[in-house]
Amino acid sequence: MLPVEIDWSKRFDQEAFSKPTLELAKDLLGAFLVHRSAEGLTAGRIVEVEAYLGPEDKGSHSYGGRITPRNRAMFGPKGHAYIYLIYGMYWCFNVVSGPVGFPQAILVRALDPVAGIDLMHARLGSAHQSRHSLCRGPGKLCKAMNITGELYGEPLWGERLFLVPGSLQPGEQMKTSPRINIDYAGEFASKPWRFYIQGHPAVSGPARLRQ
DNA sequence: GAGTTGATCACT
DNA sequence: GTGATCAACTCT
Repeated sequence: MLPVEIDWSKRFDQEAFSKPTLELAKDLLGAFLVHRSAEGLTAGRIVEVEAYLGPEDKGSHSYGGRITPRNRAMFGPKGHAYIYLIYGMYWCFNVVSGPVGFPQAILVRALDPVAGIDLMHARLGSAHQSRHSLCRGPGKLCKAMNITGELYGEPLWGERLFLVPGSLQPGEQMKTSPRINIDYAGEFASKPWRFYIQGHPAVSGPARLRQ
């Protein structure tokens, strides 16, 4: 059913998160995010991410270099989970990047579900969601994967939450665009720091932002 | 275009 | 400490 096999033995170790953030973001495209929860295992192939580049970036929660209870994970070591609640309802999952004290992160915006699909359906509460819509959008993928604040700061090379390398398949192409929903970020709103697999049915946003 | 609520910030 | 404003979203 899947176009690729996941080699579970080759997960990202902490060293694999050492690249510059924009490079790491491209590495994450095509990789697999896996969560082993008490209810069961869910996993998805990453098809859309956004990079947030630290104190200079007006779109970033670390803008201005302020450390708060919410964003402190961004200032910590690379390869940990930065998870926050948005609009009082939705969790969003990020991979912390950059050295300690350089608060950068990569928001995972969409996955192509590859394991635990029945569990995802159950968590979303509707039997009528198509597979590609289950993890389309940062809030939905956290709900489908049961990623919450409970995993805040979790290292991403452990047993609960981890990443497995994966690359683009023949015929797939990476595209960039401005990031979504950061209109307040001034000149940074137009930086091309969103990366996605062109035309993939699990990518979020309006049609023009998926092609 | 509206809903919905924790986090943040500008004030005491 | 208190109240006002905001928000890296989702569904209609």
